[in-house]
Amino acid sequence: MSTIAKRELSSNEEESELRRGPWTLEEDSLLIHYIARHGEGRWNMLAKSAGLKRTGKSCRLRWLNYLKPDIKRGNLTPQEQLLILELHSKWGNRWSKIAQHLPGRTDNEIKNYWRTRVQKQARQLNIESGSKRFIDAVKCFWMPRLLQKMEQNNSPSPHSSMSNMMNLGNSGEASMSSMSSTFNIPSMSSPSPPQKEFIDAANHFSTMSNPINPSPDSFQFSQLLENSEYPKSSPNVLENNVYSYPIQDNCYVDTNNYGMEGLNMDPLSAMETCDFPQFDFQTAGSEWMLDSMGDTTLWNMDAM
DNA sequence: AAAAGACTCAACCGCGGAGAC
DNA sequence: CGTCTCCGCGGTTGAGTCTTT
Repeated sequence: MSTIAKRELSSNEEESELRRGPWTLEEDSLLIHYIARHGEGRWNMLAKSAGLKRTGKSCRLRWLNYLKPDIKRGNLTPQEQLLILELHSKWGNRWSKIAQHLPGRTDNEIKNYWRTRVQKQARQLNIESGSKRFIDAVKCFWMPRLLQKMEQNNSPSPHSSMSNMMNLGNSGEASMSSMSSTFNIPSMSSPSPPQKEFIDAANHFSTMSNPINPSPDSFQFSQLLENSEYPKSSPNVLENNVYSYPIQDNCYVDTNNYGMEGLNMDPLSAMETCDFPQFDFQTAGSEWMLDSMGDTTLWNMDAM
């Protein structure tokens, strides 16, 4: 153990017996009320002052990953998944940096998503998740499939959670501009508008998915910004990160399944739209995808 | 119905950087 | 300069839950 770790451990042990493990409702309430009155930061002092028998680290983590009012819950949308794939290809495992571009999502959540979903796909395909082949696979199959899913979600449905999140206002006649996309937003906080990187990435892969003959109806995310009535106001942060924080059930579950499990890629469209020659699956062996891949798998032999 | 295995995700750990002294 | 403390990040763990057999 490092000297720093020893120092921190010993200083912590001296103070009191520190609680570990899952947080209780009382602890959550203490933390929420304290931050509502005094703001966040100075975590060690905060932990003491709030009367929590927790380390400052633990308080910070609990707040940032769970209690903070603008935390978004529910499955990642195809748009968010797309953005994660794009940003990860740029920055690698820089989770906090990636999270900065997904409002309401935490680095922990994105990290978990990557480990449990993306790396699982890589394992099933017998590809190294950081390898060029995997990146190619993501770009050729996964991203177009997500885009397709996004387009499918375009058709307005009163039961779609997508229709609950972001009202675009002018639902015009163009296929994509009629899209009614949404963001899961906790009722006590104001949402953030779509990020520019998100729109750039989506536009980029929208074009990429049909590079030869881009459709005039291709989905342009810039429309979202231009047409959106999405609130531009800030969340209910008063000042110095002090929050106006009504205590209430912090539960907002997206009933739609936006996980990859729910996606249903059309192999033909994938083949048509992929810049395929650079992608050599042969090296993985002929049985690499013959295992019984259930619904949780994005790709199959048909898609090849 | 029960056991085993797989999966999810909140929480913890170790490390390094920044700033104060 | 060196030391100390705090903070934030990425990696890892493990309890709880879900699915399969």
